[in-house]
Amino acid sequence: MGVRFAQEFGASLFEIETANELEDALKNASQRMGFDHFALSLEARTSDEADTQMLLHDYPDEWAKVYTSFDLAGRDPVRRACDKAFAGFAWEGIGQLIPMTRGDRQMLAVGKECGIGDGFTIPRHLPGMARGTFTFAVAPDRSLPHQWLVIAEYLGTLALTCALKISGMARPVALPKLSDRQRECLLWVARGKTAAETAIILGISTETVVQHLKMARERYEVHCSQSLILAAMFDGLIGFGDVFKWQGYFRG
Amino acid sequence: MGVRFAQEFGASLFEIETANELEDALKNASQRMGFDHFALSLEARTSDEADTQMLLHDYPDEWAKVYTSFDLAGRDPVRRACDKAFAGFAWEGIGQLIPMTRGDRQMLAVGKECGIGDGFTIPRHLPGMARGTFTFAVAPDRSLPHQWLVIAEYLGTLALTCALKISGMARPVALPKLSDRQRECLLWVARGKTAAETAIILGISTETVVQHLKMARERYEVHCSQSLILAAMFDGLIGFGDVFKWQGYFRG
DNA sequence: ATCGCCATCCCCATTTCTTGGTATGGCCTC
DNA sequence: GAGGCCATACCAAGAAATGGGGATGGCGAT
Repeated sequence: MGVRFAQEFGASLFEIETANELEDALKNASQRMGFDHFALSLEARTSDEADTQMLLHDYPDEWAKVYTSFDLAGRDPVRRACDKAFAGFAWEGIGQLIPMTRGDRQMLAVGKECGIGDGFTIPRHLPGMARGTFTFAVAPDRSLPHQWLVIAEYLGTLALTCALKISGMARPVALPKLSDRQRECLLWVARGKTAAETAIILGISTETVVQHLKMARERYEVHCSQSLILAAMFDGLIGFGDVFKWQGYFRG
Repeated sequence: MGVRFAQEFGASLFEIETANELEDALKNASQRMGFDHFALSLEARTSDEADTQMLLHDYPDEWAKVYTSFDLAGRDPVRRACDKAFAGFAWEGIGQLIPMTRGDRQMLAVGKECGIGDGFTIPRHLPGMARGTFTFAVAPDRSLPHQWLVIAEYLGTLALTCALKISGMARPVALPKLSDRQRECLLWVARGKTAAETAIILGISTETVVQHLKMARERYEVHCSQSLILAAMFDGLIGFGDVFKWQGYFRG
């Protein structure tokens, strides 16, 4: 049920360019899927002056007021569960992800009093770059539309992707600035190897490795390897996956 | 199309208890969805010293051999793109996520020669805990079954959840914790400052800065500042926003 | 066929990092 | 008050990185 809807809505998300447009689209979509509310939260670490935060939702004012004024975010069990799950989860089953304290249950109860019943939250992380959640919720007297959760998982992810793009993270892709060999040397340095070790690994002279790194630093106009690594990582030229656990790893 | 299939298959995943069972189920499911191959890769940081890795796939032997013997993991553009996307992505459009070098394109070409055409990879991260990817792939002469990608996104995520459960590493690892001062010093080093410069900025002795960094390296059990920076960034202790906003680094 | 880029190799001087120590005083907890 | 952690400061030796010179050959494009 609803794959066509997901595809159409997903395609429409690619056209969206402002937070307001996104908010309207999400409100519309969540209700068409049988949810009463949605909430999108995104914290992105950008190159701009400050980290970008985006919060779009159509929760009842009362709940939003309570949540912010009592600073509930810090003890929200839903937020805690977000660090434990790859997939979206229903709040009902949150106890399987994290231990629930009395305060946690109380908090969900307060939500119910404010018009938020059960919810389905999709957590997404990009290490070092962004963290976001998308929640679909229903009123206290209703239950989650289980037949839509598959679609919800997909659309929540796309909505976060869209939000990330809007918040300025998705720059037009920069042209590759390093040669393959330069990148290779950089990678080994990022993995903690010295130039001498890298030289042995690549079967070339230490001086050559040093030279490649020298050129790479010039390209990026930085004067130390730390900045080079971070700049290359920021540009997507290398990634955490390349650096950690490269041994025996596999595409997939 | 296929929401019922997704729900049924998803439910069956919860019964699975061994990697072999999971592999069989995934092979079956991926083919029923019109894919030729699948690959699941999961890495988790556990509390014990040995991080757990899981790799399930039905790629052609030739590709697996080439991939491991030539250590292609370090230059795989697919893996790099995984650090940039919340949602699953088709390899065809990978250039929109990261800059593609000549070597990158060549690598995809080699894949084709080994029987791997286009693919759809779903990246998932749990900061400080686990990272995984799920890939659906088709043979070179075929194209991705686009009507199934919504379902694929869902099932890939569930498969990773299942893999995480199987490998018994759902428990979190205690992240190495740095003191405030240690983190502060690390941050300035990540920003490209030397220990001496950092000392001036913080108004303390160079030796003290060196000492803080020394302790921080010990906590993370790494022996160089590059690894320290990357590890701290992977854990979310520092982020790109922390680093770049201070040096006015701007690109794109 | 000249130009630009790439990969490879070499030298040197200087700075910086890494690693091994030691030491003081403050703060908090058991 | 003893033990732990933290922040501070210092010394010394050796390894490594950085920045400045060079040089060769290959490869592709104009």
